[in-house]
Amino acid sequence: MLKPKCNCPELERVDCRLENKELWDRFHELGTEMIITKTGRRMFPTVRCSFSGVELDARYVALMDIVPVDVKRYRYAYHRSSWLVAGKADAPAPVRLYMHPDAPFTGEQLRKQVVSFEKTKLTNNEMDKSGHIVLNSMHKYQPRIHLVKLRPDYHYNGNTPVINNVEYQQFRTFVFPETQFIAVTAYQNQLITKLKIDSNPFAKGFRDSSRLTDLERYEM
Amino acid sequence: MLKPKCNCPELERVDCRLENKELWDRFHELGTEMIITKTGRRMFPTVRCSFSGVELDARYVALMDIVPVDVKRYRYAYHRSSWLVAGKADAPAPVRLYMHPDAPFTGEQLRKQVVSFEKTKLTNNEMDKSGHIVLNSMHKYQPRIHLVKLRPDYHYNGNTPVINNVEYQQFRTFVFPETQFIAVTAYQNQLITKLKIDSNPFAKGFRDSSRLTDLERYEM
DNA sequence: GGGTTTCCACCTAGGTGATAAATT
DNA sequence: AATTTATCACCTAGGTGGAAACCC
Repeated sequence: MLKPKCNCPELERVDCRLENKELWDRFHELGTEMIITKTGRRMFPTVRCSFSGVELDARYVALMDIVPVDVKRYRYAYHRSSWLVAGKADAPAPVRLYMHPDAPFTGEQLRKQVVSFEKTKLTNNEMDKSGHIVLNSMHKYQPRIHLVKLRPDYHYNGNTPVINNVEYQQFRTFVFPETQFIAVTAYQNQLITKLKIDSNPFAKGFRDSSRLTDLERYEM
Repeated sequence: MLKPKCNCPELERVDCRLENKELWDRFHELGTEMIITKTGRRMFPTVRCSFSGVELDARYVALMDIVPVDVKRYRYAYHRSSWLVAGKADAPAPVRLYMHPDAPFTGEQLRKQVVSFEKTKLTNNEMDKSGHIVLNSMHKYQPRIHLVKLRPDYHYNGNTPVINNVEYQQFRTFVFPETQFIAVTAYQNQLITKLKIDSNPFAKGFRDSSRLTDLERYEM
């Protein structure tokens, strides 16, 4: 279900903005890829969003899930530098709802601060027990953000509201098409690799300026 | 006020255990010192405690504060390797209540997990705006742990219950005398320095085995 | 001189893509 | 042949005490 939904009139007034849209756009133009590993890999770029129109004293939970865009499997044609459809999708793993670790938020907090899903991790391990989001490699996905407005009597487990299915709550879903990506176990498009290296601080060690050739090393 | 207090019969049944008492005892025997800096320094050892006798479905907040043990100022006599009273205490900074960042906890969580105050930081900067605990150097202090039972209608600011004064709440205070220490800007007792180096993983670089003498370096 | 601050080398902890080996 | 896994060097981020400089 890619279409944004909302089952609560008060949430119709809420707006969600993708804070780092420019960066996502640059990846999207090339065809974003996200690495998935057995132990879980962070997404880069991170989904960072801000909310307006929320009620000051209400309490909210922000969640992310990632759903298949189509029922296709893809492969990368190196000689053509493009993605091709390789067949029908594998059986999808059950979609996991990832609750933002700082949730719940008051409306006041949501108005001030950016909600960053930097800790979200992606895995290809269907047996994963760490709560990471399980995806199939070589399949195309769409992240979604859900904002749930908590009822005052909401049942808590410590800080963590028990949200099993957003359908049962007052919620609204936001979808940013520029955050679509293909899950991979190794990067396919070299331009994506380069953009990741140039924009992710943790990959700084692979940037051109910091990688000396043997000759450069010798000349020092 | 060093004496443990409790204003709530249900909390009388609660017990609090200092999980790393053995380590604290080793420091206490030598006279624990804690570094304070302008930007804030973690405590080592950390106060790690577990609670039993809490109600499964109730919600609790754990807090720490650090209060003066006496109205004295101390100095360290190197030639005697001991602490001496150096006069009357300086004017104390207002005691700051440090709420555990993971609070609130359900009783269920408290029964299972250890509450670790590892992120608590100490500072000598009276103007500190980071929420660190402000202490006077060369003064003796006693950390205290407060367990507050939240009323169901408790007013929240996001995850963070607004606790201005434990006196207004249902609370119980726990005091472990072995966690007393003298605040310092530089270690005085060399035995304390050695025990810190040997027991704090972050100080591993100063352990004997990893510190080579010039001779050892030469012989490699 | 006693106490404090600053800067540093050396750690812990964990996020990167490259690479080669393993798998299918 | 295509894809996945394990390991690695190289980062970010930040917690240590040492040592010298700096106060007062």
